[in-house]
Amino acid sequence: MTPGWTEDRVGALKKLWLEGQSASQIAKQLGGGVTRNAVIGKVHRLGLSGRATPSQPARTATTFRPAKTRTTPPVQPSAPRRIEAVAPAPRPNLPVAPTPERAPDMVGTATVMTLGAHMCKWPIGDPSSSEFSFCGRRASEGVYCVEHARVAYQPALKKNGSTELARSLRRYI
DNA sequence: CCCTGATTCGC
DNA sequence: GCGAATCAGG
Repeated sequence: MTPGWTEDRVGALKKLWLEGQSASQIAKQLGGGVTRNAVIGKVHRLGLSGRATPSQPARTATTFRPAKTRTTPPVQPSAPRRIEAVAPAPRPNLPVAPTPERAPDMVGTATVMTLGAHMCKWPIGDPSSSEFSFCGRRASEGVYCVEHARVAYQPALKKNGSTELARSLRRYI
């Protein structure tokens, strides 16, 4: 059954829409097999489209941000995600997530913009994150600094190298 | 991938 | 007029 757009349904639609509800939410509330596309289509036909550009940040009201008092800085580097190979490393698919680690130097300072030719290109952090950077220390072995070169250019593992690898890698995770 | 609204177009 | 499919963006 498709009630179509009866007056009260349209009324509810207007109300909810102007209330700041998203199309999908409205569709859900109206029920009756109405999809968000239907809602949006109707909204446009009704001429009440705009209202700002809600999108994601809209969990409820869109126009005004309650300006939540943030007491929690974006710290917590988050769980180290695995890093896809960014630089040519003889040993690919290393489940290594190079994290800042306690380093003497300023590791992870170089960004894609500032990364120079002779700077270590060992990726630091999540490549999809804005926090992403590179080691940046002086590159000696290939494109990596001494330290990271050791990890990148891992000598072929022996039979039971598995444990050994995990061992040597642990400190980089 | 999740979500958002906007547009198109056959019905 | 309707809305699924598609597009464009976060």
